Amino acid sequence: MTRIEPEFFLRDDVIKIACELIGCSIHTNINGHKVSALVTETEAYNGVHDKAAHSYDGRFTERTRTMYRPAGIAYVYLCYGIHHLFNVVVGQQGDPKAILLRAIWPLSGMEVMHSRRGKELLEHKIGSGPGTSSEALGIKTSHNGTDLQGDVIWLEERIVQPKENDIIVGPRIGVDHAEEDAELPYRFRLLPSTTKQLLNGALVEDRIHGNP
DNA sequence: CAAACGATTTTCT
DNA sequence: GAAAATCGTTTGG
Repeated sequence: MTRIEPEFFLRDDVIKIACELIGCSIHTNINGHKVSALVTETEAYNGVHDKAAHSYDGRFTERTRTMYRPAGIAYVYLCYGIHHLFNVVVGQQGDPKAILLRAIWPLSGMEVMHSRRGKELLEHKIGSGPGTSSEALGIKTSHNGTDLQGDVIWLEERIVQPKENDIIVGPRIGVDHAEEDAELPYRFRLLPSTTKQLLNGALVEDRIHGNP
């Protein structure tokens, strides 16, 4: 499979990139544990003009510093004191845009994911939210700033090709405070049934049992 | 320096 | 449906 290059993330249209990431795969190699999963849900955070973004109105703090760094690195922050939320920084350096990974579908490394999550969960429950996705992948705030061209966390090009109608577009979750921007259609997702269809037959078995 | 709070998840009623 | 868990970041005095 082909790794996604920095140019992909360097573009300005964070909304488009968030949509294009659906169907790509995310890979981690952490503490000797290799894991991979399909990206099934993302949210775009559109920089300084987006009231839902940490970087709204140019806010530059110790935490948001990462969003101003070059495209193609990880922005990981702690949410509610418990959850390590993983984002990809996109756009021109200094233009603080990011995409939140909100859900994944496991492809390989099921046992590792199960042990990290503490249970033998069904496939659609392994990474059914941004916090659980990071947990399954082993991503923590210590990975903040990680270059996605390295060998710890990376993304690869689409392994399934969703049709336009396969991707459900709607408002983002948990951003009610963002006034009019709370309703923007910046959330993209595949339903579990659609995901299963796209990953059908032998391919699924291969991936779940660890073949690249 | 104190206090409030959050791009969430799980559990309990 | 309500509430707890839990802590770094942010903001205000």
